[in-house]
This record gives sequence, C-alpha cells and structure tokens, in this order.
Amino acid sequence: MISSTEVIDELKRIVKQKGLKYTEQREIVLNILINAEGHLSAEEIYNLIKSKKRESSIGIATVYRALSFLEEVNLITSIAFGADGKKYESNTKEHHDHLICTNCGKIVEFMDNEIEKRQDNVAKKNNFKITSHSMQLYGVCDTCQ
Amino acid sequence: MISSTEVIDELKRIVKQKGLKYTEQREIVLNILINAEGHLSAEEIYNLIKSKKRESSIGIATVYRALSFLEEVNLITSIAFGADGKKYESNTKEHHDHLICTNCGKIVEFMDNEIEKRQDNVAKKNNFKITSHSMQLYGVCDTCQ
DNA sequence: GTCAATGCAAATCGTTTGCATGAAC
DNA sequence: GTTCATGCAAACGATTTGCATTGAC
Repeated sequence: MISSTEVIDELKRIVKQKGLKYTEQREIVLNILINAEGHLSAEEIYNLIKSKKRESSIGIATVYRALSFLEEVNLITSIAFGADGKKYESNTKEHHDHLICTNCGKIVEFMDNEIEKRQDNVAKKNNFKITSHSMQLYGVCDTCQ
Repeated sequence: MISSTEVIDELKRIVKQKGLKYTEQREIVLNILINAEGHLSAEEIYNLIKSKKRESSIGIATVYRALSFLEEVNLITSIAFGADGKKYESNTKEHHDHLICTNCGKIVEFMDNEIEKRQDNVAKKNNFKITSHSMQLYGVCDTCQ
C-alpha cells in the first residue's frame, strides 16, 4: 500500500521525466480516485469536480484525457463492469477482484492467492505472457436475497 | 453440450410461452451464434447476415433487439472485451473463461475446475448467491511475443 | 383483425478530436 | 516564448428509440 502524497509525487516525477506539464486538473482527477471508496466512471468524476469546487471549471474531455494518461502511466486501473462502461480505481489499492451484486450494485473486493496462482499456470500452459486480468463474480448479495 | 436444433426448439418454446411471435430474424441471429467459431459483435452478425443472404434484409436495430432478447432468455451470453464493446456467444458451449492477446486479439478459451471451486467459495464466504462470472486474462500470446 | 416485430431514420449515450486560447516551464 | 494542456463544440461509433409498416398468430 502506497500513501496518497507518494502517488501525487510519483505523478509529478513522471510528468517531469516525460517533459510534460504538471496541471491542476490531472492532480484533481488522481486525488479523487485516491480518496474514492469505490470505482468511478469518467462522468461521475466530472460531476464530483463540478459540484465540489464550483470556482474552477473542468471539461469532460479533460477528465477523459487525464484518465487515459493516468492509466497509461499505471497510476490508475480501469475495469469494464458489464454494460455500465469503464470505471476507474487508483493503484494505491492492493490487487483484488470483484464480487458484484446485480441487484443493488454493491461491490465487494476480494483476493485469493490460489486463484492467482492458477491463473498464472493457465497462462504459462498457453504460452501467454500475462499483463493483467479482470475477474468479476456476479450474484445477489446478502441483504438483497 | 446441447445440440443446435434443441436450442432452436428451445427458442420456439420460450417465444410461444411468452405469447410472443416467432420470427425468422431471431432464428437467424441465434443460428449464426450457434455456428460461430468465436465471439461476435452485433455489427459482425449484422454484416454476416447481409453478405450471406442478400435476398432477405435485416436492420441493425433488429440485430440488437434480437441479441438483447436472446440474452434475456439465457440462450446466449455477452462478454465485454475491454474497449472493443460487447461480443456474444451461444450457450451451447460449455462454461469457460478467456485468455486474450492484447496484441492480435486472439482468444483462447480455458476452464479450471479448481478456480471455479474457489470462486464458489469466495461467494459463499461473502453470502453472495452467484449467478454468473466473467474472467479474462490479458496478455501477449505465443506468436506475438 | 390484433398485436408484436421489423426496418428505417432520428435520437441518444459515452467518448474522442480539432482548434483557438490559456498555463506551465 | 515555446510547447503542452485545456475548454468548448463538433464529430464519432455503438446502441436505442419513435413510428409507420409488415408479418405471425
């Protein structure tokens, strides 16, 4: 687990190293994801920014550009939750998979070392060099049953 | 594994039972998915129909409507492959997961009983009643490395 | 004849792009 | 001052909808 200031510093480092510019907007987007409980869509992030700090405006295009950039430099990760489109989470979190309630939308994160090991195994057997994986279990949660 | 005529009969049964109408279009879409090797998008199915039988026309909207319907009654399943949008496969196939090459798009299907077992376990521990799951391993395949 | 399904075109949604302007360096 | 990032609006691709017509029953 990495602290949030460390991630922001990392962003500054990457931006400088690439000869790019450090902007408030990229920091805001990253900060929101660091402090977010769950997984956010581009639109949700956009709305959060607009409602929280009404003095500074931000364009939805900038949110998308920031998200692509942050994912490219591996500070955040996107996951495609069914039809709902892409959602993002910051990489400050440990790796984990998702249990999703199809009724209320509740998401429980979990991690199973044995599954991870077996996934690597499957990949090896098929001569794939794994870069990432995505695993979601869909069902009905405790309270919704 | 279920035979393709059985699936078509199943479709006829469901349609009748729901008091709906049996149309050639729904049958065509289902048939394409039954006979398809891999996973097809709505657009790919649409193009297949247009090229194969140029006498009968079909609208893209009808393809989408047929796909939603068939998924709803559980004759086909959709999977969201990253940014490429939804793809469909018929439920005649055994359950399996996917290994996806991020370079050439090649998809390898696999099945691991131990992983399945562990998934059920995780669900039980969290009091979820699992309805389905989706698992994709992303990486670079043999020939692309 | 009734009602659902279709085909088409228009509408909508999420996302991306072009371009002039503004901000970081 | 140069160059990258931004904001806006227009463009885009995938999917959905409204509506008049067609086809299954």
